[in-house]
Amino acid sequence: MKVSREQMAENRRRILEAASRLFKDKGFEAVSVAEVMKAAGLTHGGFYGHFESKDDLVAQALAHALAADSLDDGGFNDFVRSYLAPRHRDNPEDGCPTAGLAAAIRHQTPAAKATMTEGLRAQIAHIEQALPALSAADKRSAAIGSWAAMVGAVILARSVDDPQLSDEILEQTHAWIDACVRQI
Amino acid sequence: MKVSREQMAENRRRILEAASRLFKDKGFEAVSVAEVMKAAGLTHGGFYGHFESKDDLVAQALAHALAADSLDDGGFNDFVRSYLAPRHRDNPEDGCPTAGLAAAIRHQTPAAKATMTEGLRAQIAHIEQALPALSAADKRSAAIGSWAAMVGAVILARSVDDPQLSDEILEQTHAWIDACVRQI
DNA sequence: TGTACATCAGTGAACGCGCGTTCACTGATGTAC
DNA sequence: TGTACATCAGTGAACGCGCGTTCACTGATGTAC
Repeated sequence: MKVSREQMAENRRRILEAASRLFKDKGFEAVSVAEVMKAAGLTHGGFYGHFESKDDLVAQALAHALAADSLDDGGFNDFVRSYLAPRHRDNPEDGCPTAGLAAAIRHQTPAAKATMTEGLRAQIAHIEQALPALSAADKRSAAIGSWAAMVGAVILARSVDDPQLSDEILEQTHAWIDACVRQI
Repeated sequence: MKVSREQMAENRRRILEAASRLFKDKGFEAVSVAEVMKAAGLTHGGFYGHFESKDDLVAQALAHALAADSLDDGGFNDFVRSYLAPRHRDNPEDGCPTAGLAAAIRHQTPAAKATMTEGLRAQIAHIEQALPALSAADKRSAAIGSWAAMVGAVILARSVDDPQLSDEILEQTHAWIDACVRQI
């Protein structure tokens, strides 16, 4: 049953959105094409009318997730606080695609790697601009260093089964970034 | 063909060693039981004489990797330098299991999560002790914050397809950690 | 504007493949005498 | 110490399953007149 052009575009958006959330939550390999299509309200057979392959979906869903990633325009301190919040750690499907998927990119196609690279470049530039006034060289270093710490902390906090240690990783990383940025 | 008890123990060690290297390089799901056994010089059928399941191998190989992870006893500065070196980034199979596998632990069994948790605790304690003299609270914060930054930086550097950006992530994170630890 | 028909997005059964796992078998080990 | 035999680590064919992917079909869309 053919659908209208608008409906088809909407279906494509729903597939990308569902894939993006599922991938962030469960990883690329643990999510099947059929699961994505079901979450988008469709059947699996129609998938190849929208995408060339699962690898193609992976690359496009990653681009979708990175583009949708808010990086909202509050100051640096608010950004760090919300990034290192338990709420973010506990909801990967709503969270940062870099924290959820960066480690898995190494095993993906060149297209996915290129998408991740551009997304990461944009994230670093965004943090540079949000940072308090520093010399250009210090700003770059602080942006990259604090971003590595934030992404690393969320990954580590999610990998641990002791809630107390997990909370501590988030809190201490937050304290450390605060201290560093204030004192440089 | 039965083998001696010593040979069987040696075979088991070889399986764990091969699994540890392959998992760090390619991820848990991309490595098959048959691939691990072949790398250990055996056939796949014998696997279940050593392990209950692939999940059991994952947990035990992770423990093996974390135990073997040197964390050698140089000072903090040498540790950061070698951790954030291109050599480490480019050879995950020889490298830190936390950088290679922490992000994938979220999708593994409770046994694997518990193993990762204890490994992470030991790593943090090791860094605390290697850090220059600071107050206890600052030491804990600096250990966790710098460890998150190191792990995050290696993960990000490995996820990027531009060698220049990848190098910059390692170098700037190194510079940032140096500046932070020196100034707190 | 209304009608006839070509198009094509979506459906669901079916495919081939690789995976984790099982099992009957083999033959070296190591113990009982 | 030497022999006979029970044990059992390792082998490789086979299993069932879920996956990515294909395809004949359906029926709503949207265009040509």
